[in-house]
Amino acid sequence: MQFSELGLSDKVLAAVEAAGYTQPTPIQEQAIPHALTGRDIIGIAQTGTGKTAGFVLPMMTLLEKGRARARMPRTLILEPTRELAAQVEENFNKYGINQKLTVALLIGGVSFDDQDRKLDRGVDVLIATPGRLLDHFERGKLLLNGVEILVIDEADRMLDMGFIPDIERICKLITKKHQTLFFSATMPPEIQRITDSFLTDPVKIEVAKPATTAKTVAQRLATAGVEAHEKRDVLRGLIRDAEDLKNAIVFCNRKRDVAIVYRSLERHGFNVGALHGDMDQSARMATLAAFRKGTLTLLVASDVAARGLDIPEVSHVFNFDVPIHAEDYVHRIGRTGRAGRTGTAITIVTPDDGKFLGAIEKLIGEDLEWLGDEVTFDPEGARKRRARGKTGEDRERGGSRARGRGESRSEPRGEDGERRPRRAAGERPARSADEARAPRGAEEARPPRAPAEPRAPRAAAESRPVRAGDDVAPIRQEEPRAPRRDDRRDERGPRPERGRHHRDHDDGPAVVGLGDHVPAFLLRPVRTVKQAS
DNA sequence: AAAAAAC
Repeated sequence: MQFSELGLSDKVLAAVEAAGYTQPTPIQEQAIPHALTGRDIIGIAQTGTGKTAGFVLPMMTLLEKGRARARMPRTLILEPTRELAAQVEENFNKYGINQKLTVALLIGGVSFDDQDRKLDRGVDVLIATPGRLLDHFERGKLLLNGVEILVIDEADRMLDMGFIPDIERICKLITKKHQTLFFSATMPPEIQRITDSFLTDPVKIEVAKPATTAKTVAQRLATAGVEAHEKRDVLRGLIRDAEDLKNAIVFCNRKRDVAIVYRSLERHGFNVGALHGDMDQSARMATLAAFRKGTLTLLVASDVAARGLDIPEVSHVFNFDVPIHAEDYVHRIGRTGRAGRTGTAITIVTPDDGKFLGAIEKLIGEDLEWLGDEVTFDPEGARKRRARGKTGEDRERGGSRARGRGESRSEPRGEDGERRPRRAAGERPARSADEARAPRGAEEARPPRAPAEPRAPRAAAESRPVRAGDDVAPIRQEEPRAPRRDDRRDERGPRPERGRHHRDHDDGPAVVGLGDHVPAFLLRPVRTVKQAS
């Protein structure tokens, strides 16, 4: 089967050819003809199956007829994360070279102005994360009743992230008869319910998982002690010893550990960036762009980067932590070994991780091979450490506080700093002592940093100064902000329907009586009888 | 044992 047989327009076909593709993937082959006839589609497909082009290409063909009106987007694509939304936008740029479609990206963490301006001019394609989309809607900047095609991508992930009420609300806002293209890797009952109520006579398309990871990714386990510094030590060894390391993603379970591991690698002279959801959006984008481009060799990331991100040619994945949910393991190692290339995934395992490793091996249906000695699992010790609520990192920090500077004292100039490690792929020569002492002008010019995690202030917020030739924004946490009502959402259960009666935005006359000061007790969540008992 | 997403 060739792309030319699917019914795409000449302009779209030319762009596909220019991008170097001739053969559609199975999901593209099945979805595109149905999408072009205007039918609703349920696509059951993982990322990495070519799903994005499966909806982007027919949408572009269909959009050739007609024109966008101000504030009334013609199509809407919903994505669970900002990075995925940006990635879809790139697809429209790549395949839209022969068209003049207007595309707008509505995601959080960036200014409203540009987004507002684009909406006012009229957009053919709106790509959004649910929160920012609804925000624009509530501010009256956006009308959804002109939407001709709605795409809901990664629906099961949206479910995991608690977006389903938002999705339902958005679906209800689109009053005009429209086509819906719905994608999900799995179909749990909650997702089935959505498709039952919002799709009309859908075609169901299911494609096999992309080639089993075992075929293209060599998976190994490495032993480490429970203490965080031991794990960092093992990680450095793995990176140095890695064969053919072009670039690598290092996954951590927690954002604070992303920051800590990033700093540790940075101090040891590696060319490294970090990515997690508490970083400001420009840093997230710049880091990802640099990693894609190859300017950054190592990327330390939370699971924000585990699913869906298309970064070709990642040669290695290191799991600094064993993922708590076995499916996340599959997503993480799926970042390497893509497009028929080979990859290596190495997971650092401590005596505490027996349960989680067992779940992973059960899920993938094989026992993973150890590099060197197997770890001796210690379920009892793991239970105790958990009960005490202390991780290795906490204890280490408690002890090092006397030294004043956390890990900075022990790591680069400790015993292992004396024997300068040989350089490996992804490693830069360490800065000279003079450089290290040099005044950090660029850093001082930055606004004060606010750590997201109060117990790890240095590790979360610090970064190296920006140097000439850098095109990576420094890692910086978002500015502190006053607590919002929605921050307590999890304690209260589902958030209330956002309607005109909620004064989320100051768009009416000010309330007279309380003045500016709202007493703290009014902001506390309402305690119901059930919660109190 | 987590992460993600709106000012």
